[in-house]
Amino acid sequence: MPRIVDHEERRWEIVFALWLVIARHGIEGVSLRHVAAEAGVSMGRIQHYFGTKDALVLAGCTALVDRAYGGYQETADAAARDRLRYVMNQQIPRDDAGRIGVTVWYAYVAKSINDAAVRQVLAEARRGAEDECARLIRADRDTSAEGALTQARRLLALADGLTLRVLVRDLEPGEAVAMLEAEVGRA
Amino acid sequence: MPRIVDHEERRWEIVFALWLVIARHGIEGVSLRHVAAEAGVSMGRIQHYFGTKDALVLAGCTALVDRAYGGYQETADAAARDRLRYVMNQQIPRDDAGRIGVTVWYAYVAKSINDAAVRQVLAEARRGAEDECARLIRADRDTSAEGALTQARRLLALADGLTLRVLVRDLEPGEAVAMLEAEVGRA
DNA sequence: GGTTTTGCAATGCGATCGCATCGTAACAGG
DNA sequence: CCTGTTACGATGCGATCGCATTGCAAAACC
Repeated sequence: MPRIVDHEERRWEIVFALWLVIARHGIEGVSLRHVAAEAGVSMGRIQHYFGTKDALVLAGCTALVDRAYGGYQETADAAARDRLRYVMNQQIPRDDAGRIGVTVWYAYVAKSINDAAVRQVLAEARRGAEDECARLIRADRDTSAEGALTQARRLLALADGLTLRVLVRDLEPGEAVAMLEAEVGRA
Repeated sequence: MPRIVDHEERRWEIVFALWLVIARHGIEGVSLRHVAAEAGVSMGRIQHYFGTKDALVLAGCTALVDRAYGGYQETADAAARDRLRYVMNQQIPRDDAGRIGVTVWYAYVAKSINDAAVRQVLAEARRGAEDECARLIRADRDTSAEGALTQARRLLALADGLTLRVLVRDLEPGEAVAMLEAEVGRA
């Protein structure tokens, strides 16, 4: 068998280029040619690793979710309250890298409304986040299970809304973080 | 001068068809031919009234904002607290019509990240909503000006996040409304 | 050192796109 | 009736799209 290459590395290069294209031109601006040009590879390579455009876009979505989950897992040895703060603040864009990431994330959120596959990936991630946040809340303070879940949902929904406002520069990152800190601190 | 037609009516028919296409296929699914087919008119007519595709899509955005503002104005003679509740709950999709409207709205929100013209329209609308809500809060209870604005921002951001969750069916409309009512009632 | 299998680059095709252009049917004003 | 203007339907063009196909270079295995 011939030519051993690092498949994961190749796939990652292409997915990263996909994210850049989405961040700059939105999901409507994604074409195999644009992504190939951004990654500095040929269209054929993308076809080889992902098959169709839809499969590529979906892979970009799952990669985004996986990266976020990986970042959260690195906080495993922190206190529950701090982990909760991390989840809330992590998506507020502070620098250009964070802005790119959350821009792509929002693009997928919008796509999920009309795309069943993307919707399923995001729905699973969201339910996971809600359950984990509810767990953190119960670890931090005494609450009923359903009360904690409602709290988690409220905090995450608020974080989403504030993230959007920072994204379109209607709100400063500092203000968003301050509001989230205040809400997390509340009972 | 020839053939007097109701320009506003013609434009409205086309914009409504545009909304249906956006709701069903997302903004990426919008093409002049699709919109023309949905409206039951020719492509030439759309070109005649809107010129380019970008102008059409932007007109759909301003029409959406105008419609929302018109709906709010109809509550002019209600109490401040009730008007505040209206603003918060109005966007939560309860029936199919509401779902279409908010689906289109979210599509524009996502587009605003990469489209300066759409961003400006939505930013203006959002600032107007924030100021108006802050005004309603001060009319309802005793608060400082900046405190009311922060409250308004928090409530609207939460409403956005909850709306999204209802839209992707992660949350029941009733739960979203209940959470918003609770927050509006809070100091 | 052939053989075979993998990893891709290149190319071609049919569909679809936005938009410019052209032609004309309808109708108000003279 | 005639003329001029408006409102549009029809058509065509060049660009771009996703994807299938083809061909070949590189390298593990005999």
